[in-house]
Amino acid sequence: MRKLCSDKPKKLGVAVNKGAWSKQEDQKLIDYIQKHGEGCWRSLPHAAGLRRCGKSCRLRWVNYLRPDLKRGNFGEDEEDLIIKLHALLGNRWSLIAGRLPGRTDNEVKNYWNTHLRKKLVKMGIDPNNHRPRPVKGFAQTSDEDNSSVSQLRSEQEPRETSSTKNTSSFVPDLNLDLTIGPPLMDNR
DNA sequence: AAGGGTGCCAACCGCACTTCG
DNA sequence: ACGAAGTGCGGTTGGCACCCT
Repeated sequence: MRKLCSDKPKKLGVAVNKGAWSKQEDQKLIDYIQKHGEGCWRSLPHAAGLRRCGKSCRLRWVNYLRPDLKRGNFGEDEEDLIIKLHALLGNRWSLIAGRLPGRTDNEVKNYWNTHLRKKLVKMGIDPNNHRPRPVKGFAQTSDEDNSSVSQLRSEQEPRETSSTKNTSSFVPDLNLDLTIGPPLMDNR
């Protein structure tokens, strides 16, 4: 298996910070990327003088520091779009986020898990397959559906395009043109 | 006022995919 | 063609803030 981010310290003899980022760390990262652009994440921390692994830097930049991020509450139109996209794409958060300018996959994922999922449940819709829930409990819910979906997915080639076709097969009547084109540009 | 419960979100982990030598 | 290294993605977790009793 691949070396994990957290394995680095032993190898390099340098302690790697974990957990919340400090303002100084943020600033270092911003400064570095503004000067050199997003490049090799692996070497970035060392070059930028950060005691973080590249992965952590990338995540911090993509999810929090990027200047084009919107942040703040999701609008109703965004909620709608997320729900529709999720019905079509499943948990392809990066694809969904690609359709929402200024939003990140992590943000969309969190918002889905904390707000939209519950919202759908309240409306009597199964958030996993976007079908009306059976009145009597959860007879056929997430597990079965998810497994079939992941099975379908695993049969597809690249992640990006995969579930696009398959999950859409059981999406009800969504009046939305979602031809998958190139992402909105910025994207990572 | 304090303690427990719950929700939210940033960050981490590990797998899958891609690229490169 | 193959293996190692780098990157991206989705799932999960940790910890803080807020609410309720």
